[in-house]
Amino acid sequence: MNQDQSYCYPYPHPAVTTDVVLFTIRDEDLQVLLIQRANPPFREMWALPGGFLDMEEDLEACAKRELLEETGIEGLYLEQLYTFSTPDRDPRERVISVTYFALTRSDTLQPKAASDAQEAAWFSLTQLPELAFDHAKIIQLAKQRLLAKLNYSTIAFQLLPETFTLSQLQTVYEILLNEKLDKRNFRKGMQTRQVLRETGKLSRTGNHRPAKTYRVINPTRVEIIK
Amino acid sequence: MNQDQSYCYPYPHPAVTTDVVLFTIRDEDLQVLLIQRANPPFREMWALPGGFLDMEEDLEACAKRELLEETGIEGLYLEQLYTFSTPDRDPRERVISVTYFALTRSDTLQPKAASDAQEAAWFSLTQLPELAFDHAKIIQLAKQRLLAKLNYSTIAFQLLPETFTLSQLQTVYEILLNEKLDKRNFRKGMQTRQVLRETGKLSRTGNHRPAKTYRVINPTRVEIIK
DNA sequence: TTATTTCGTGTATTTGGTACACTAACTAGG
DNA sequence: CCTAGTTAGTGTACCAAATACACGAAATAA
Repeated sequence: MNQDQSYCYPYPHPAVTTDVVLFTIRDEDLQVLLIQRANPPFREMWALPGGFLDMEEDLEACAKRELLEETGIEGLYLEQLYTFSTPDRDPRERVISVTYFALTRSDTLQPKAASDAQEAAWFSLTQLPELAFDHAKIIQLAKQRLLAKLNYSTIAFQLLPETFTLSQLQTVYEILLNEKLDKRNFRKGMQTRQVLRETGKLSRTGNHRPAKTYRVINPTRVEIIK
Repeated sequence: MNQDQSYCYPYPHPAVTTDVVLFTIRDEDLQVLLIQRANPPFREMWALPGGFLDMEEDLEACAKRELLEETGIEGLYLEQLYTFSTPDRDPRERVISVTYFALTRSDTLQPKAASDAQEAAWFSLTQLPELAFDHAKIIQLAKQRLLAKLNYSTIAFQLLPETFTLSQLQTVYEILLNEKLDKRNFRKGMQTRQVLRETGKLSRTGNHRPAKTYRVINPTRVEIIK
């Protein structure tokens, strides 16, 4: 077969990539980070950030590295989502994609294009452009997983800064669930879960009563509640 | 590099395998199917059934094929679990393992060794032998996932024959949860879920009152309840 | 007919979720 | 400094779901 290439195996091997669905909340909307492809296939089309696995790194490291390379973003919540393997999902060769979903607070980051991304930008989930490969399907699955975890984990806190008000937190839930929630019930529910601690400081914004601010008791871990 | 091998790529590619954690309930115990490896590495050691991905099949087809080849088992519930990628998890070369977990009723099958398995056998989760690769970790994760799904899906029904009594069903739950359940509450809960239908037939075994038998309303799908 | 075994059922209590409206605290503007 | 405007913060009544708990019914075997 192809004897002038460099890495040879007795049996055929697929290529392995990671793709990352990074969510944030911006402009009162759930948004996802996309990059515009600088190279074929699907050149100039929008796609999830991601890339080929290096031989020395594991998949999670690969996902983090690609996010950093293509967008400059790091230090976020990352969780393996699903592995996609339809034989013809990449026109170049057989590619297995191990997908991750990630969350970040919207305030800290400014995506910037780099490496093989021409451009990186946030898109509202309701206004996605046409996407390369099977990436539209991957985003749908990621959203489904995020929503499924909302009510029995502390995952939503990953979308907020370190300290926040209960109203901000409620807004996050309302955006994700796409429905209004009752203020008293929401607050009572949060009390029951015992995952928040008052900071003692107040948030003074606008011409109205200031709000107490809170932080998550265990900020590093996304806990499964109940 | 290695020019006398057949499949060559401009960049290094990992090998991709599937491994399957197949659970059943036998002897009042949660058991897992293992095969004894016929070839190195870890020759003669027990391991999960699985093997390398073919280029024309997707991962789920691979998992099914390997189960069939190595154990003769088919037609069961199968769900993707997690993808393992520690760089040195296989001493031969870089191997990515996409793992699945599967459930089957204990009555229909007799595992038999075949292809590169010397032998296939059921092991109680509490008495596992030393396992090849990182397979012990994979089994632990599969069990965790199974337990997490117990209370909000119909997954447990996959461990019973087509028709069964409520006592049999309760026993399955008790084995999985490792605790006694209250009979009346268990039955009331099943009624609320509306996933069972009476067959109209009775199960007559032993010197005692016969039990009504039931079947799942939607036998093909594992439904998420609530 | 009696002993033994498993099957099948109801009620009272607790707990978690939902529906619902007003006062408190601040700012801006007159 | 008073008023209007805005968001923060709180309690109670009701309903649904989960829990604790005990005994008669239906079969077989001796």
